[in-house]
Amino acid sequence: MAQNKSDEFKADEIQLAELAKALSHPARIAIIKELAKRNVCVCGEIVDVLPLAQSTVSQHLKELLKVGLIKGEVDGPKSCYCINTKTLDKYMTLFSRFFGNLESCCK
Amino acid sequence: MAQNKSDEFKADEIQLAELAKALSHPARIAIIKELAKRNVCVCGEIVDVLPLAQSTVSQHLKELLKVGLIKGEVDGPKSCYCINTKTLDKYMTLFSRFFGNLESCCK
DNA sequence: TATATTAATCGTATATTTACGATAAACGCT
DNA sequence: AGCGTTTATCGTAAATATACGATTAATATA
Repeated sequence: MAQNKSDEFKADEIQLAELAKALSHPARIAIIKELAKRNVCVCGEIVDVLPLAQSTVSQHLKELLKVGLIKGEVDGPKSCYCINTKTLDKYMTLFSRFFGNLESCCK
Repeated sequence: MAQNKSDEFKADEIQLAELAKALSHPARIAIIKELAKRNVCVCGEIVDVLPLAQSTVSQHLKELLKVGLIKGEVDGPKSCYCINTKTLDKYMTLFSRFFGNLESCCK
C-alpha cells in the first residue's frame, strides 16, 4: 500500500502539487522570505535565523533547489543562495491561473 | 527526533505552509478543479474521476475541509461538497501578497 | 421492516518527511 | 602543510502521509 499514484494525474496538477509541496513547510517559507529580504545570502545566515540545525536547513534548501525556486552557487567554503526569479514568475502565473479559474467558475 | 518545530515559526508562515500543504497532492488539486467545474458535487462523482479508492478520496476531502478550502453537507445518504469561496479568497490574497513581496524585493 | 446505496471511519502497511548529530569535503588562512 | 570554517551528505529515529480493504452509520427505497 501507499504506492505512488501521482503519474495517473494530469501534468499540470502534478506540477502545481509539487510547487505547493515545496512551500508546505514554514521553514521553507521563512527561507524564501529571508532570501528576498537580503537578496542573496549564505547558508549560515539562514541557519542563524531559523530554529533548526544546520543539516536540517541544508535539507530544506535542497528541496527548494529541486523545484527551482532558488539558485545556489559555491563561494569559497560558503554556499550562496538567491531566489530564482524566472521560476518564481512561472509558478506565480501557474498559481494565479489556478485560483483565477476557480474564481470565475464559482461565483 | 522529527519533532514538530512549526510553533517556532511566525503565524503567517505557518498559515501559508498549511495552505500549501493542503494543495500539495495532485488528487486534492484535481478535486478542487472538479468542484469548480461542477460547482457542487457528491463524493461518489469525485471517486469516479479519480484513480483512487473511495476511502482515500474521503481522506483527501477531509484534509481540504480541515483548511476550509471546501464545504460539505450531508444530503441524504450522499455528501455534497463545494468550494468555500470565502476561504479561497482569503488564501488567494495571502498567496499573491507573498509572491508580490518577493517580486518587489528581488528585481 | 429489510435491503441497497453512499460515504465516513477503522485498521493496517508502506513511503515519505522531518529532524538531529556525526562525518566528510571544500576552501581560506596562517 | 596544517587548522579552522562552512556546508553537504550519511545514518538514523520518529512522525506524518498515502493508500487500501473492511466495517459502520445513515438514509432512501422496495
